[in-house]
Amino acid sequence: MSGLRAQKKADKNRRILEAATTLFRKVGYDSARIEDIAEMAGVSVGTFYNYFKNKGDMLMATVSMEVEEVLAAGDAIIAREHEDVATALFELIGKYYDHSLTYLSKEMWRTAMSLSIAQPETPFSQRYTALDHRLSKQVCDLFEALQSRGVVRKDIDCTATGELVFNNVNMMFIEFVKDEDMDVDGLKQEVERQSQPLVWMMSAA
Amino acid sequence: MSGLRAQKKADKNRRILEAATTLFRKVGYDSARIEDIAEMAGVSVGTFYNYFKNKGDMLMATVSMEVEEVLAAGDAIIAREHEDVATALFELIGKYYDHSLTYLSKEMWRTAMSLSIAQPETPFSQRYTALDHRLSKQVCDLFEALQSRGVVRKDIDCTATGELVFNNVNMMFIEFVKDEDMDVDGLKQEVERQSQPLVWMMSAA
DNA sequence: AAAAAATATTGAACGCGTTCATTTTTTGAG
DNA sequence: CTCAAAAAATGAACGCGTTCAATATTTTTT
Repeated sequence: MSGLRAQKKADKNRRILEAATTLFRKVGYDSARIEDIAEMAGVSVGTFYNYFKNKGDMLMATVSMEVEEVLAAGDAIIAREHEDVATALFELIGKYYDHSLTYLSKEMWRTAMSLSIAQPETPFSQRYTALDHRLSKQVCDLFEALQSRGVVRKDIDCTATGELVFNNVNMMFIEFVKDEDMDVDGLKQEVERQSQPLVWMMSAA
Repeated sequence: MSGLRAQKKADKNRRILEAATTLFRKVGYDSARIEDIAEMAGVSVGTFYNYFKNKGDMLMATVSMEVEEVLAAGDAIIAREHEDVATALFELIGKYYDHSLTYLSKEMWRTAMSLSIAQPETPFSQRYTALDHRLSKQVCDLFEALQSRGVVRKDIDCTATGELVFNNVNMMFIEFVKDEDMDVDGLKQEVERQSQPLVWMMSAA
């Protein structure tokens, strides 16, 4: 039985992750102490650190799952045909926002963003940034798809415009998670208002 | 001599602030320990906390100074006449970026941003957010000034467009401070490229 | 000027994330 | 089965931001 060690390891990994996400959601990221997570997972504090580099690493697993799912959903949206730019873009953005609180709370998002800014050289930050870039690219891809179907004007720089729009989407998402009183609908409304002039201008005549 | 206490207080305030900014610049924000700051200022750790709510509070004084100055410079730019949208906008944005590292290092910016996201309910975050909004408003103001002078098309929503552009400016600034290798010129180039299509479209015929 | 009240200073102690020397468990060779 | 080497688990200890009860200083009262 040489797989004993590997099996135990996988089991503990799962138990720790489970305990962490449970506690993060129940008492919040900050109040969930490593000691508590370790205890709930039935291991010692030291063992926790054998399995995860640090507390923030636990978040990245969740962030990653969240963004991967939304990227897949986004690809499906891009593949479909769309009447106009507004419909297509706001469906994509709406999907991003609607999905955002599935696995993560606002507090967890804040922590993840905060960490990715504070320590840019860590693997955490680099993974976070890479996900951001893939989302940004997806908006560019949408514009390009629309352009090739004649929905977007031919003389538009889809990359420049896509990045501009996504950076606004992202910045507004930061405002959203900073404000416990703001709901997803309010967020969508704001972003639609801000993007409207650009969308109108880039639409084919 | 009833002003003795007040004078001592002002003196200590100054000494602590001086020690903190000196150390932040010399060894970085994270490595500057409260104990060191207190020692350099000739007070105890406890006294430090009598004068400042926490370590982050020391940063806000600097961030505030930085942004206030750049806002004033921005107003001066808006007051002047401009040939076209691109010149005006990129002069304003250029000013923001050029000024940004005068008092703060990239690391200090990262810490400030990180704090403002992580703990949105604190005075720190609220002051930071308020400064951001004033900057955003300034870009809107520039567009409105240009519009009233016939440089920007009459049918443009200056608020929506200004917010969109500023959020891109801000998000790119985050990327800038996250990347120690990126210089101000590179940052400006990127933002100009991203903003170009929008600027072109909003320009009066 | 002495006592009382108000205010400021202090540093030891606390909380929590993280590390690391030590101990325990698992593995595979003889 | 035995045992030495490898891998994993452990929890006490550390670093640093922050707090707070005790102490010291300044101001006000009488």
